[in-house]
Amino acid sequence: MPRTRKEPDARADFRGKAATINDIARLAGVSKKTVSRIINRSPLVRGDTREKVEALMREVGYVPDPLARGLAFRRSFLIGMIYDNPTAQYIVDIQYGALDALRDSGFELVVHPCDSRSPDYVTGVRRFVQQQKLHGVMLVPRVSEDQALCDMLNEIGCRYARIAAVSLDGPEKMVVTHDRDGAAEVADYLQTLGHRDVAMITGPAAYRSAIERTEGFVGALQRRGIELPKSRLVEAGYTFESGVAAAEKLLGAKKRPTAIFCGNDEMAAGVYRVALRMGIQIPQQLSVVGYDDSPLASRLWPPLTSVRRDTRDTGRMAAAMLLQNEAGSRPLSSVRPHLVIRDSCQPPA
Amino acid sequence: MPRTRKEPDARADFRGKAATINDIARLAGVSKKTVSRIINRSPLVRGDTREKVEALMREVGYVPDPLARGLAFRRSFLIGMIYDNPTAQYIVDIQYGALDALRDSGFELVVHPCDSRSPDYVTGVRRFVQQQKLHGVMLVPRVSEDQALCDMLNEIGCRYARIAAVSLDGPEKMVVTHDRDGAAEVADYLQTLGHRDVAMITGPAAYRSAIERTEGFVGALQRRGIELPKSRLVEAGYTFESGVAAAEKLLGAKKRPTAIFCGNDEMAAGVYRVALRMGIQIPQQLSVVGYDDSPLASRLWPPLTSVRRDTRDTGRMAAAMLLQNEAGSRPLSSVRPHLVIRDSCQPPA
DNA sequence: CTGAAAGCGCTTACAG
DNA sequence: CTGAAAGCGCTTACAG
Repeated sequence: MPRTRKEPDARADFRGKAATINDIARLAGVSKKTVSRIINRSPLVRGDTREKVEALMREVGYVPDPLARGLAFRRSFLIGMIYDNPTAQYIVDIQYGALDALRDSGFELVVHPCDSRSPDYVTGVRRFVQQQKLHGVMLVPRVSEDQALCDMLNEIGCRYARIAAVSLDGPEKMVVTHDRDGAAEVADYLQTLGHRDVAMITGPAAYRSAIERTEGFVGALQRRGIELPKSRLVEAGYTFESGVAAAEKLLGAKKRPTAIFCGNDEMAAGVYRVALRMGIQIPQQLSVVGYDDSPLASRLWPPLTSVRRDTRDTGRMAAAMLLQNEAGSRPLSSVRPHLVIRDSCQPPA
Repeated sequence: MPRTRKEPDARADFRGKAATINDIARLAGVSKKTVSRIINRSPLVRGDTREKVEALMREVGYVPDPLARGLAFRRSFLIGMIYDNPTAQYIVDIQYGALDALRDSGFELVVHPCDSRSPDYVTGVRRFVQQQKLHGVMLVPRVSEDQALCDMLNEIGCRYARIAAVSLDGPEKMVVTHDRDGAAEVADYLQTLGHRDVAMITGPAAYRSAIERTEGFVGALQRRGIELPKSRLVEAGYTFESGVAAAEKLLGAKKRPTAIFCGNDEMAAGVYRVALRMGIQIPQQLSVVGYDDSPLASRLWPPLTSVRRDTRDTGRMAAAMLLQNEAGSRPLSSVRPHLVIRDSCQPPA
């Protein structure tokens, strides 16, 4: 005859049903409320009681049921990751980082891509958050830059962590990636190599990252005495194809720049394509720098010098932020980009 | 004075608390059990009762609480996606496809990367499945090929959908990608172009996809009267670097092949790198074909001919499979690869 | 076809 | 520091 429900097995996790809070309470000879206090790390438990119960929980491999806990708490143990349309590598790196932070926390990551151009995407996110009673959400660029979305989240009382190029909110809600600094480092590097006639292919002005990278680059050049004329600044769409079009404009000019900084690696690949077609040698006749340090950067020839972002750390910080108890006065989370020098630049001819 | 709990508001979803099954039951003048039957699409409800209640649910925007439902069902409304280490684009495409299938189903997708080389990864997956009481899991290559993992899942009664190059399980548990056919199409194409001395850089023999692609290629060549000597088959690791090493071996030989088929695009990029270094022109002196049709394929120059897999469809089928009620005798889910011809091949010189 | 009671495994609110 | 009662929002098991 099988064991009855009322005779819990110490190895209950492996055969039959898993142990519940009632089993633990009975076995430990305390009330379930006391067990609950221990699960929730309440200080209102005597040291020896706590130890006895914790030992028992370990022994039987007891883990509280997130569904039951969620129902009682009116909040699940799920973290949502909301994103629009970044590159695959970026999404995956943020996910890995977030999962690093969530490991052994009892929280899980639920992914939620959306289309921020759709008029009712904010409503869609709200439904998602409310129906799942999410514990919090990670906001990845570009949705992280949408103030209307954050207003909605504040209104419904959903905590969130925004990943963005620059601080847009309270420090307890931001992971700042300082794109301005990464772009400035590129400017310094190119100036040091001796480039004076440089150009930039920027991302869409609707992206905060594009603005920051552009201003960081232009500003740092200025500080070093180089003024970038309007014609040397071409806006593109962060895609390969748009990078090709922008490169054609810049490299087809009567006098072409000696170096081009691209707002991301995809557009840098577009510059490579056009340079190849036009017989312009990289880096001998043209220096190129990207941003992202994606896998593509080392697949190109010559390997592309690019700004690396520690995307996994970024994801880790955003998730960790959502696990913290309440605000407190934590410092701003931030992650610094840095230039990875490969073979796509040299002093101008 | 705010509304009390006991006076539900028709727009309860927007102000204060959301409506519950009790609210619906009271407003509709039926028991909560009847509402429950409607939620669960039980046929044991009279048509007019059903319509009345459904109209009311729509009106107040009622959605049953997945936490409460999960607790009562002893099973959550979460689908797990378990994967080891494929490329970022592949993971993201599977996720998008899965989310297509889950949209408006009330189910959500929880991601769970793991390291299948770690000795206790199966235990880790079991903990994940049992603690979250997952409704089912999607198994992506290479974990999808691990019979020990599937045995464990069967043992604990967790439904799963395996994505693999070939059928490894009952049809209600498989999404088959027919890599053999994709590879055969490459062989036919190269033979038609006139190539006789061809080579292949294969993925690791520990991957089912690598075996299928190799056998499909070799077999189709044989059927067309071309026998591939052992020396023309080089095993590599599905990475860029391993592709470089394999290409060096093949292209450094006294007599080099006129065409190389690579088990994936990353390794094809490695062939491009070596060809460039050795001054071998693609496609004039060497034809190259990849597998995956990743974004990389069109970033390379000349654009790479490659086998496309409909990864998003694959993810969609796997998730849809998990939502289906019970087995029944469904046909095998399968997705067909096909060759995308670009500019990396031509007849041999 | 419909419903009243008990229960899923936790926490909150209250009492001591 | 500890506990008994009620409740979170659903479903199951039983009855009619």
